[in-house]
This record gives sequence, structure tokens and C-alpha cells, in this order.
Amino acid sequence: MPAASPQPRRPRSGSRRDETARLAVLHAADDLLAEHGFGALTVEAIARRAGVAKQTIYRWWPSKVEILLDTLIEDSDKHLPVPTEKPTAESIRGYLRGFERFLTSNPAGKVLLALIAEAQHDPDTAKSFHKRYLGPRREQEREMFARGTDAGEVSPRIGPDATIDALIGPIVYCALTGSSIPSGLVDTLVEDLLRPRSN
Amino acid sequence: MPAASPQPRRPRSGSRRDETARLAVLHAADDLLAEHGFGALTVEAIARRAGVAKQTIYRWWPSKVEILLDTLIEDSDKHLPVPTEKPTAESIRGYLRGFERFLTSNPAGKVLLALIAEAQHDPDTAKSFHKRYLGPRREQEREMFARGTDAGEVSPRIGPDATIDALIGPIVYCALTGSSIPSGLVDTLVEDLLRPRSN
Amino acid sequence: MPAASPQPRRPRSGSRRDETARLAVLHAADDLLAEHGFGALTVEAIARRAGVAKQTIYRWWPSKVEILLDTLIEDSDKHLPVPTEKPTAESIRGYLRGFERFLTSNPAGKVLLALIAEAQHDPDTAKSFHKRYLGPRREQEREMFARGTDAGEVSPRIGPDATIDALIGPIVYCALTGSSIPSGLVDTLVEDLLRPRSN
Amino acid sequence: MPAASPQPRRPRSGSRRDETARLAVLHAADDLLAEHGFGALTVEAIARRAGVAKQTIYRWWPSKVEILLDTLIEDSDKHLPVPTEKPTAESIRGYLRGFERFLTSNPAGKVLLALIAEAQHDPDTAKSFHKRYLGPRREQEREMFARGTDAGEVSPRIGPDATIDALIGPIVYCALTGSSIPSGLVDTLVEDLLRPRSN
DNA sequence: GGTTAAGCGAGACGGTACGTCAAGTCTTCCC
DNA sequence: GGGAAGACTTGACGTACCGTCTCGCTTAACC
Repeated sequence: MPAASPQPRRPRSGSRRDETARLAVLHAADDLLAEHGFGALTVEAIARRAGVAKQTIYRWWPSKVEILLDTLIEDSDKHLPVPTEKPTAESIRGYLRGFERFLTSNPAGKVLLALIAEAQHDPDTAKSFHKRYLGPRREQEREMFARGTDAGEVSPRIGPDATIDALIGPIVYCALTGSSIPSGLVDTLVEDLLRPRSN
Repeated sequence: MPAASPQPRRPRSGSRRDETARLAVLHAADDLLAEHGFGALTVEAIARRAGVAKQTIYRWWPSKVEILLDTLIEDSDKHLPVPTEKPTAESIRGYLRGFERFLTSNPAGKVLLALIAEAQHDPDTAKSFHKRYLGPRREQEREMFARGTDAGEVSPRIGPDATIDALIGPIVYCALTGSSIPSGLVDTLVEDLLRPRSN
Repeated sequence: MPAASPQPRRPRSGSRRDETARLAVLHAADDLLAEHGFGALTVEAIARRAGVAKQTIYRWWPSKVEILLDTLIEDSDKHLPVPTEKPTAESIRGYLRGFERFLTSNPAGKVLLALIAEAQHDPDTAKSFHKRYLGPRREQEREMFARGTDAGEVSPRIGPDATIDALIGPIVYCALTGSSIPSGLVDTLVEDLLRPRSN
Repeated sequence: MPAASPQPRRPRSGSRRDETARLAVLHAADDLLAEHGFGALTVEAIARRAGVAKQTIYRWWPSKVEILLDTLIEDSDKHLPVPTEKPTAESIRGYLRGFERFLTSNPAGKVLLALIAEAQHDPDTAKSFHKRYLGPRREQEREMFARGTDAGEVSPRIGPDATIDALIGPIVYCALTGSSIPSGLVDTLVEDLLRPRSN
């Protein structure tokens, strides 16, 4: 899952990439972020913690941000899949609840917040973050809404992107400001935005 | 306005603080953030740009974050006052529109985004950011809503904090992800959340 | 004595250079060379041994070679002055004996050998070594011979540079190859080259 | 001509050593030294230039110094043989002239200088350099002088080693310092040291 | 009106981490 | 089994900022 080589190259000879080292780096980065915050997340610390040489990290990842992106994508796909089959208002609400839990309770949620943050500081991070995470995920979410709309399950009052921003935005914002997501917020938004007003 | 001295000290003798230097630092920080991003915002660069000794910065600000907070608070009060007089649904919508413009068009908006970001990386920043900016502003916003509710102008369907998060969240989220705020989003949210459903 | 500033700059303000640090670096370099050889002479090791930050070394010396040059020049001037007053064949022989002892017994002699060696590997070293050490010293030696010749004390059979090379060369060569200087070598050369053949 | 195997070994089975690779490495090392100096002479560069795997180099040579020694010994035997037959003062002078030319004009001369230099930096190099080059050559030179003395061709005023050092030393010293060998130096030394004074 | 304490520009200092490079070892595959 | 390819650990490189410190000058209140 190196950032630089979507399809891992197949050298005719020579050693293959050490999968143990790859996982050690990913977990070390994850753990350090969770334990000591992004400030302590230096490449040298990751290398130390992973029991890996610094050079091994630089060989495979252009920056620590790409390491975090790798872990985020793996964890995100695993713990927070976008519901694709028969999406109902209910399953969408479930997805948002899952997102809420992912951000507040899962260590991997911290990774997402850290990447949103780092994207503000560094244009390269922003670019890569969009290309590898935000873009693909938004695409899946758009599809989810499209299917739900086609099936008549939901009738969004505004465009799909606007709807997603309106639903996701408050959750992310609360997580970023460290405040708990007010109960009822998600339910109310789902109800208001996905169902046509009856009047 | 220094973060470190709530009650400005009164030396018995000696020079008073150099206002020119203070403003030079504030503007240098602002300019550097706008021009080269948070990554280039080092204390040494600020000092260089401001034509000021590094020590002068450390004498008055405990960190570069506090410099940004100072500029943010000044700009925020100046360009984005919370409407306190007779708040109507219309004036609230105007406030949100102003917020949208502040984040996307005003250089000072970058400062807010940078601080939200940095708060993810550093707990001290988070603390100070809440205490000096988010907290007071949220308090004013709560009052605004309370007055509007008392006057019967608005009838929020959910609690004041939840309402604010639901309105502010998407705007901030779009700004953070660099996407433009979908037209209609603010209007729809204001309509849905501040007016009771007629059914 | 910093290599970079022949006439030490006099900043109008700011701290002056820390003489303690300067000496610590010089001695650390000297000691490391003597103890572990040029191979162990890294900037990081010098900094460690001197109890000094690496940047402090880079601030004042462009490379570790210049550090060695500084120590060599100081030690050389101190322990191996070129005899300037009334040079006789005897005093010249004494100078060569002193040179022999300097190269074989004095730790500073190792510095000279190391610089001769490093000059073979790196053109910049060669340049600096000639400009700061070999050139000036050769100039002094030429003057010494000229005075001796004028006073009729010595009558070199070949030109001054050739004479010096013929006298110094074997001593340096023996030191470089680690062999002891054969007894009688210096005496014979002085006798042969500085006195006219009587036939 | 690897350091470890004077006579190419005859393995009972398996491939023999690739002579092409051996020569490619030797020439690559030689060329790189001549073109870019000792500083650019890394094992990786040699491997790259020779079109050979790094491991192939490490399999046959313990260090890059041994590579250089191999080339030096070959070139030295080829271009600068010690005159063994009927050595006269004249043939010895010719040998010294040849040595002078070897050092200043022949690319292989750079190898000798580089090895003398590297021997100052690293004890292992010094040891190997003496054992494989300096020692054997000195032995041949001693024999040359002994034959000449026995035949009455030359009458050294000082011991053989001292004489050789006195003759070789200045030439090497001038080459090391990059200065041209003064004309007349060699002639005068040969005349003075190899012929008895007539008085 | 001289004293004196603070502010200030300048910059040296001990540090930490950066991202790069080469060294030397080890592993895998191909011939 | 030799050799090409190349991943791995190690450690030094030279740079950028960090936050602290000391220096000598300027400035303004106080006596």
C-alpha cells in the first residue's frame, strides 16, 4: 500500500518489500499519534518505535502524511464502509452514527482529524488527502445517495454534495472542536434533509 | 492584547512596549500565513519579516499560536460581529453568509482554519483557542439565539448548541476541505432548523 | 582564528563568540584525531566530545578540515617556529630536527599528516591547506634560506624551493609511510645541499 | 588479482569467477578516481559504473582500498619496473625520472597518492598498503642498490633505506603538495648521494 | 537632569528533527 | 553457485528552527 506505487512493482530479482516492516511502521505511526499527538509524530520516532531504519521509511513513503493516509484508508475501509446495498434513510443514519463513533471513539478517527488539520498547513498534504481519501469516499457517498434517491427511499431537498456536507460537516466540526456531538443533531438533520417536507 | 498579560504591567521606569513592533509582528504573521501557509510560519521568519528580534516576540507571546489568536480576535470582532440587536432569521442568515465570506475570501479566515488545524496537533493550542476564541464567540451566538427565540423570531427545533453546530459545521467543513460552499445549503438549513415544521 | 573571518567581525550588538566553545572544539578535534584517527573525526563526534552543538561548529567553520587547520597553525607557530634570526647551517639543521620531532612525537604532527592526506582526496582541502599553511610557511622558509645565503652562512647548490623540498620531503615521506627517519639522513642532506662541494 | 587469491581458485563445481566483472570493477575504480577524485569513489559508484552488483564487489574485495591496490600493483609492475639488470647510476636516475613521470602524468600515479593518503586515515589501509605495495617494492629497490654497490657502480654515502627515502621522498612530497618537481633536484641528489665526495 | 530599569535588535548557544547519502549485510531470483 | 537486483540497518551529513541567553544601545519615568 505504498503511496508511490499503486501497483507494486515486480522486480525480476532482488528482495521483495518486507511486509513486517511495512506493518510495523503503520502501527507505530498510529500508536504514536494516539498516545502523544501529532506533535510527537516525527519520522525518527516512528522509526524508533517500529524498530525500523529511518531510511526504510523514506524508501517507501515520501512523508509521514502518506503513512497516516495508508493507515486511514485501511482502517476506514474496514470499520466504516459506505453502505452500498439498498440504502435507506435508516442505513444512511446508521452510516452517520458509525462516522460519529469512528471520529470520537476509534483511534483511527484521530488520524482523520490529524490529516484534515495537516492539510490546512501543507498544500501537498491537502492534495494527496483529497486524491487518496476525500475524493474516493465522496464518490462512494454520492453513489449511495443516488441509489437511495432512485429507489425512492430518500428525497434530498438539496443537491447530493450539499446534503453530504450538511450531514458530515457538523459531525466533523464537533470532533474538531472537541465538543461532543449533541444528541438529536444527526436524527434531525437526516429527517429534515432526506425527507420532503409534507407541506 | 498580549495573551500573557491580562493586566498590563506598569513598570516603574523604563520603556513601554513598542506598539510599532507589536503591529509589525501581527502583520508579518498574517502575511506569512497568507503567502506561504502555516508551514512557513516560523518564529524566526516572523521576526525576520517584521524586522524584529526573536526575543521581542518571545517576550510578549508564549508561542506563534498566540500571535495568530491575537490577529484572529481583532479581525473577527471587526469583520464578523455577532448580531446582538433584534436578531431575526434574516439577520442570522446574514451572519452565516458573512461567516462564509470571512472563511473563503478574507485572509483572516485562513487564520481561523489554521488555528482549528493546529488545535488538533497541540493540546495547548486547543486549550487557548477555546478559551480565547471559540468559547466567547459561542457564548455570544448562544445569546443571539436566545434573544431571537424569546422574541419569537426563531423557533429552533433542537438545542442552541446543536443548532449552531449544524449551521456552522458545514461551512467550516467545506472551507477545511477547500470545496466551495454549495449554494442553497445555508438557506435550507436556516429554514429547516430555525422555523418549526408546519405539519 | 575562525577560518571564515580573517579579521574577526565586530558586531555592534549581540553576544560575542564563546571562546570556551572555540577551544573545546579545537581540542576535541585534536584529541579525537590522536586517539582514533581521521576516520573517527566526524563533526558529530567533535560536537559530542566538545560538549557543543553541531550548529555551533558549522557557524564558525565551513568544514572539519578548517578546524584542523586552525589547530595546526596554532601548534605549528608555537612548537615549530621558523628560525628567522641569523640562520646558520646549524640552526637550519635544528629546525629540521624539530620538524622531525614534530611529525613523529607531537600529536599535532598527526594533524599535518592528516591534512596532507585529506588534500589528496578533496580539492577544497588542498586549496585551503596551501593558502593557510603550506604557502605562508614556505615563504618563511624561503626567507630563512635567503638570509642565510646573504650572510654567507649557507651556499645552496640548487634553488631555494628545490633545497627545501629535498630536505623536507624525505622527513615527510618517512612520517607518511610510518617508518622512522634513518639517522644521518638529515645531517648528510644538510651537509651536501647547503655547503658547496670543495672539489 | 583479488587481494585474497593470488592464483585464481579452482572451485570443484559451480561457476568460476567472472573475469569480465573483475576487470570492469578495476577499470571503473581507476576511471572514477581519475575523473572525480577519491571523494567520488564510492562502492556504489564503482558498481554502477562497472555494471556490476555491489555484492559482487564485496564478495571479492574487502574494501575499495584493495581494489585500488590491485590496479596500482598491476600498473606499477607494468609501467614502472625496478631495474634489476646491471644497475648503474644512470639507470637509477632513469628509474627516478620514471617515478616522477608516473606520479605526475600517469593516471595510475593518482592511485598511489590516494593510497598514501588513505593510509593516513585508516590503519587497515596502511597495513595492507605496506604489505602489498610499499614493502615488496622497497625490497626490490634495496636489491637494486645492493647490486649496484657490489658492482662498484654506486657508492652510497648512507644506508640503502636512507638513500631511497632521500631520493624518493622529495618526489613524492612534491607530488603530494601539487607542486612541480624542481629541475635539477633529482640529478643533484643522485650525484650527491650515490657518488662518494672526492675530497 | 542624572539615574535606572525596561524594551529592543542582534545573534550565539545547546538542542531536535529534517531528508539524503553511502556503507556493508542479507535475501531472492535468474542463469 | 556466481551474479544482478535491491531491501535492510546504521550512522554521518549539513540545514532549519526551536527557545534561552547575553550584549550594548535606546528610551522614558522617577527622583
